Amino acid sequence: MNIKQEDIKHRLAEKGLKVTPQRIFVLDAIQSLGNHPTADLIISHVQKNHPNIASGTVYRVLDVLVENQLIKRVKTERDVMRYDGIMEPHHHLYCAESETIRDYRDEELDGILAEYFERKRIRGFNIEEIKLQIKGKFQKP
Amino acid sequence: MNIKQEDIKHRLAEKGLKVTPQRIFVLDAIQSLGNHPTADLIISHVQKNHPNIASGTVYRVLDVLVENQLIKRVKTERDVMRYDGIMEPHHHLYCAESETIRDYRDEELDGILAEYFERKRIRGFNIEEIKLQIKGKFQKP
DNA sequence: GTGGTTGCAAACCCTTTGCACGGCA
DNA sequence: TGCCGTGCAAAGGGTTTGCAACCAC
Repeated sequence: MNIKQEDIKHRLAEKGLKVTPQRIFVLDAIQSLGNHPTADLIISHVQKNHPNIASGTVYRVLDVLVENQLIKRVKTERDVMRYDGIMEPHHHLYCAESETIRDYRDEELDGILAEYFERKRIRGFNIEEIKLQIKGKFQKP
Repeated sequence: MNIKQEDIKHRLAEKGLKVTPQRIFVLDAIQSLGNHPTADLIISHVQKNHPNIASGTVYRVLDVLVENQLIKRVKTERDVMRYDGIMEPHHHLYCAESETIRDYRDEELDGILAEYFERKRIRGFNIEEIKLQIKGKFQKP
């Protein structure tokens, strides 16, 4: 019926994970909330419609999802843990003042980086992922 | 007498900070420890020679030093806070397996990035610092 | 002198965990 | 039936904080 939920179920099953309501609701919350929500936000959002889901469970679900690469953990310098539902490689703009994270994507940049690291290998280190953290300030409107 | 300590005192004074023994010892510890020490490590190192310095004080000193840009905070996905005494721009190799951070510096890379962001400005965002987090694995020897 | 710093210890808060129960294979 | 997943509540552990004493300037 609900296309979004069917998709989530599919993604869980694909990883060989048991499809439980709790996992569905957490993944759904991360997608709905967007913008790198904290565990706290996710918990409130989930509990709004399902008050009987324990916060400990949400934390455990988040761990499972990260381990299975369905979401990512994001941490900034002065912040609690946040979660990111977007698995395609992308970079982050981070504004310390407002504690905000915004995504930044640009294929040209990724190309430039790939070319650079193709050329300059780092001895003794196998690169798996390259992320830019661009610190700065969002201009006030 | 001690050149290193004189230098530290100078750097504190330069920022208009009061030069207290606690601040000197903490800065000294970060430099001696290198390798992005945790607060815990810094506390032990400081307390080894000065057992009467409270851990709460170390945390407060670390905050002051970060605010005044004498050190940086570093956080990884699954880790406690770490501190970095190197203020020149540099990037980080991060190995999740061993929870290790190693510095990576290359002027050519910085040049490439500067050129790219010179060309592509990000609307509504003023860039202050660009950091690469290169995730991967250190090869076993 | 005096306002910023420190020591101490308690509080905080996010996160993890032990345990018994529940549900799906 | 067996086992993973969950709810609950308590513990954990890194970090922060209130307050009185202290000290750098």
